[in-house]
Amino acid sequence: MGNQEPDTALRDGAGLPAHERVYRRLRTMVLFGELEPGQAVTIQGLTDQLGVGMTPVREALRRLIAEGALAFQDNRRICVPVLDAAAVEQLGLARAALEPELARRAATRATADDIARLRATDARLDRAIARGDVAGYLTQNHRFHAELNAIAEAPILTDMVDGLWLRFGPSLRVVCGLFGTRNLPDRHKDLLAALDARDSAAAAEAMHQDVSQGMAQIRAGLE
Amino acid sequence: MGNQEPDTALRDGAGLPAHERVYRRLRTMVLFGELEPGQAVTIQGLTDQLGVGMTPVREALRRLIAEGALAFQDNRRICVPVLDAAAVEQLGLARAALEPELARRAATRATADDIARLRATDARLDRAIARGDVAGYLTQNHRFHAELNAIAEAPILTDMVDGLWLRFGPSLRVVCGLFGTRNLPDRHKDLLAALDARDSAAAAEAMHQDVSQGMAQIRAGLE
DNA sequence: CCGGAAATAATTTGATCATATTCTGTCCGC
DNA sequence: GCGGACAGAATATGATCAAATTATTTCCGG
Repeated sequence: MGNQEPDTALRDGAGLPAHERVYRRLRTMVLFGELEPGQAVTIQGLTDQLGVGMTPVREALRRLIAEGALAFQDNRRICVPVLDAAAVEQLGLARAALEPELARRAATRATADDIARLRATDARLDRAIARGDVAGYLTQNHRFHAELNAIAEAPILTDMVDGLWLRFGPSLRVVCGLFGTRNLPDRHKDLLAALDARDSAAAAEAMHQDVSQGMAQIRAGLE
Repeated sequence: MGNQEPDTALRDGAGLPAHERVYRRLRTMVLFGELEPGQAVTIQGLTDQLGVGMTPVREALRRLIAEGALAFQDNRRICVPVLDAAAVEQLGLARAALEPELARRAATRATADDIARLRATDARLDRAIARGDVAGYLTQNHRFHAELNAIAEAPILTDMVDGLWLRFGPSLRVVCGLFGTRNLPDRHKDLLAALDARDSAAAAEAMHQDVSQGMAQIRAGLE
């Protein structure tokens, strides 16, 4: 994550294969809800829009489908999945099972610099909420959790959690679009305090609360 | 799962897209350790071996890479991942977090027919162990867990667990190849008893034990 | 004259694209 | 309302280009 490549290389992915660029682009769009649930995604549309051939597009789509970020329609059309209550429940269970473990590990490994970085991200998050900036909230909230997970040094668990975030990203955006940034409680302050104290149990508990509240918000927003 | 298609359609996948057939074929090979950890997988080798073009092969590989069944080498080569101790630990944590929940759900939903089917699979599993049949052990053990997960009716959790099995499949095969089918304890009898009694807590506990023992076996086998 | 390291040539493999084929869903005519 | 033609979209192939690994050759030092 925190490597020294210039921003340009991170932003446009120069030098990376086309299928990787397409994948990252689409992944970001799904993660931050730039595609809404149920929206159709066509291969030819993407080839025209992104100016690449269909092979890289097909590969990126297969990858996103495998991660649950996109879904096959009954026919072979591809669309952004629409979550039902059962799906949200399972995503919440999985998050509640995995993310506290990552927080627990992060608490034993976090350096002072790590915690300072998290606190800075959390401050940006609070500002976005105060500003009513939905896109900023989604970005900074994700960044906070991603930075925390990176500290835990558990790449397999982190990948699994990333996949979960990808699944509820579009729905989270819809809910935030409905209700704005009001009523978006989080347990980041408890979590940061637990990291300061190197208290693994408290960190796990704070994360469990954060996940439960977040998923309850989504479930409530979908009626 | 238990649909009425003829066996031929299930076996050779007639009528399915080529990329789907390639995917299923490779997935089965990884799951049951027919490819060993570290083994290289080349696109052109598969096109020749399977008699299909490179586009379907590429898509199947992307999908398997996204699921963690295969991995990118530092260069753009593709190979079966080699697990280290940290990876096995994370896989064990994830399994211990998710599979007991599936067992819990299965206990509340299993019909008498479901339990009878599981018991039949477990009997085949025991016979394979007694016979020293490694391939049969791997097949029936996976079938037992897959049937149980299907009963739980939680497709998202089941998909996540399937991905985990895919990751340790090759290593499990290596361990079984070293030690044969001796010392392969499982908690399936406890689990079946819990299902008979509709005891969710006992089912979850039995599954937790089963997972812990299985992953300990793998970790021990990898020295 | 022999052995080994560096450089280069050849082969293998991956990435991309343009094109052809197949399938699905729709729309028009009967 | 039904059936066939049409349009759009996904699937699949082979050709082409680029990158990397391997094999070979060459050159220098001993």
